Amino acid sequence: MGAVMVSQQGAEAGIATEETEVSYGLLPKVLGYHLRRTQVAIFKHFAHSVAAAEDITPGLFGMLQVIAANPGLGQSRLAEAMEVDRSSIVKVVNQLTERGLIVRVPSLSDRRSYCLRLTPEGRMALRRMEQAILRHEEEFTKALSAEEKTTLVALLKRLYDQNP
Amino acid sequence: MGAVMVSQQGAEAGIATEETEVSYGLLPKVLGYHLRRTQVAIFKHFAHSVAAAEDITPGLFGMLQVIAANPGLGQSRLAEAMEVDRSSIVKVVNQLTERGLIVRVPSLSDRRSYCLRLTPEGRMALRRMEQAILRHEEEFTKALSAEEKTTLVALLKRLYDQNP
DNA sequence: CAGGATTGTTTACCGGGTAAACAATCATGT
DNA sequence: ACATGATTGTTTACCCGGTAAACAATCCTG
Repeated sequence: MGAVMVSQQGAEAGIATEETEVSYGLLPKVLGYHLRRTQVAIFKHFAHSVAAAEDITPGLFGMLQVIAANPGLGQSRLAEAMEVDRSSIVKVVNQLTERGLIVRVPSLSDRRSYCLRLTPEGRMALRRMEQAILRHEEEFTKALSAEEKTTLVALLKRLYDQNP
Repeated sequence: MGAVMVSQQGAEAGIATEETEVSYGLLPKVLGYHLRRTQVAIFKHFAHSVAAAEDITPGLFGMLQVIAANPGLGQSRLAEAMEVDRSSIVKVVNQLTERGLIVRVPSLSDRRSYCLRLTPEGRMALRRMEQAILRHEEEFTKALSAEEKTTLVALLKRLYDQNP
């Protein structure tokens, strides 16, 4: 058993082409590798649980969340809060307004800028999304104890806080 | 101090538009949020330290790593090891061959498929990249003790192992 | 006022990923 | 022996999220 050769003379053009597991080299020693895999996994889980029901993405939810927490926020402020280019915000705000979740209120004190706010439907939708997302995370992290979750978050936070 | 209003009548079209910090709502309670921020941070750090010197991306390095660890691997096998579509592999393998790091050796036992292997230059380049990446990770995680790094990796691994 | 900064927007672009089709080749059942 | 079906690499067209550069309108400040 193990290392079952697939070609006749056992050497394809060298060594590999087995039926056995593929090796990942030093990848398992690389933190970035585990971060990426975790993020891919949580994204898929999100798509299967949250997105199927609420038609939202992690990014859009984030935007909604900070708009909700900062009523009247301007797009440039939102952009820097999200650490993204101003031009990226435009599409997002368009999507969200087209779906009736937020609204662009012209600023009274600055005729260049808009104040973003949730619509009543936006508030309702956001509440539903929050429930769905909390359930999704609960499910995704069900292998971890409460303490483990908090230490995980704490470790991550220390990493990105110390690397601005 | 604090909550310095920027507009004359203190109410833009509601409440916000302060000079104060923007709130992130429940985002800090969401694991996915911290994961994403960490990954953005490590990616930037990678770009500034590794990519500047070696002209590589995390994705390309991963490919090189598993090709090196599985000499003679076929593209389809590589695709499933990387959990990515076969068609995505083509561009990557093209880039890597154009740069002289790997080579497509026609399989002897299956005229449809190629066996991927590193060139001598590929091996040298990979060794340099490994050094650069290990330094980069060392630097990025310098705020964590050795134990904390291993528990972090262990927690992440448990998450994506339990969520296939 | 003039000059410079800021705001939202458009356009063009890039990177990485998918989905669908395709020709060449293999594998298998009858 | 041969038809059928699966597999391999590839191309093409697409989508998504993001950047960079330019732009008109507006603000701010000397």
